[in-house]
Amino acid sequence: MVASVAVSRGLDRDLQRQAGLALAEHHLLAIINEADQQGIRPTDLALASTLTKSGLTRAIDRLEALGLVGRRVCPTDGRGQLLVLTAKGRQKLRRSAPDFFRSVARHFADYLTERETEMLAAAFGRIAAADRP
Amino acid sequence: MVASVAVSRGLDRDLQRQAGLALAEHHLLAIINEADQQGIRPTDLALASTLTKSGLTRAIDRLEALGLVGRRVCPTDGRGQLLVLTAKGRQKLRRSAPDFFRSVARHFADYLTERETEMLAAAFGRIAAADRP
DNA sequence: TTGATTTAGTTGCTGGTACAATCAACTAGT
DNA sequence: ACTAGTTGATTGTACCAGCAACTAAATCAA
Repeated sequence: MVASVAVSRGLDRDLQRQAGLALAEHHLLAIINEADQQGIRPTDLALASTLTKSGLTRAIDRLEALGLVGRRVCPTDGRGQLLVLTAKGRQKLRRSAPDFFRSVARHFADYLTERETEMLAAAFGRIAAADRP
Repeated sequence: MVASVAVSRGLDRDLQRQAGLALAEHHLLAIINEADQQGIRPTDLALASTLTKSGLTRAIDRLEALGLVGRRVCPTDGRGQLLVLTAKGRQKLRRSAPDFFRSVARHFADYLTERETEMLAAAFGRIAAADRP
């Protein structure tokens, strides 16, 4: 707990300073970016991220106000939406990537051997896949 | 990030239901309990926990209001305090332990092999020891 | 078709946390 | 002993997140 909170806070502070984004917000951009070209549904994004649907709504409101994310109506479901990155959002992500990778290295990855990194990825991947409400 | 948030939330919900405490609060009780008999200084507790000094002040206020923690004046430093568990606090911790261990197993430990558990403890211990502001 | 149920997303509210400023007490240098 | 600077803890403020209740759209049954 102590380690994971320390890492989160370290990344959050660096990111806030370097890109003006919270870690959770940057994470949302990254997930949307890796999703299908046509966009991702909010419910799916909530599941893939660390936020609930409620928290996601406000976070997307903020990112939309910043011009980084767009909401499109979903063609196959009138209730739904498709979230996409704007050009500005993609640029923001691309520009912040080098600093972010350095930050991850400094706060986290540099402390791990290659063997540990692999094991951790496997173990935490298992947990993330299983333990969701 | 996703895994660690999922685990924290799982523990938090279980603990809230079973003991009426937040995970961070339970964690504070545990740290105080393991500290020196005479008590622990708030600044040290903040460092050993996941809270800042500011957050700690309010958390201790709550735990004190619940009668689980006591504040003693520090004999060697008039500014300082010594935080101790009350009898009720020790009882609360003892009573909630079995449920809490089950919860940790269910949300976290059961997903790990013994080898992974050891590696993780070593790696995260290293991070927690190093990456503190 | 129509009524009942489920699902997608939003909103009112509350509570917890951090940051920065503040107050009080300790320490050091003259 | 007195002042300057530091450190321990608290408080004002703002923000973010979750829960539960809500609206609207889709799905299902008869």
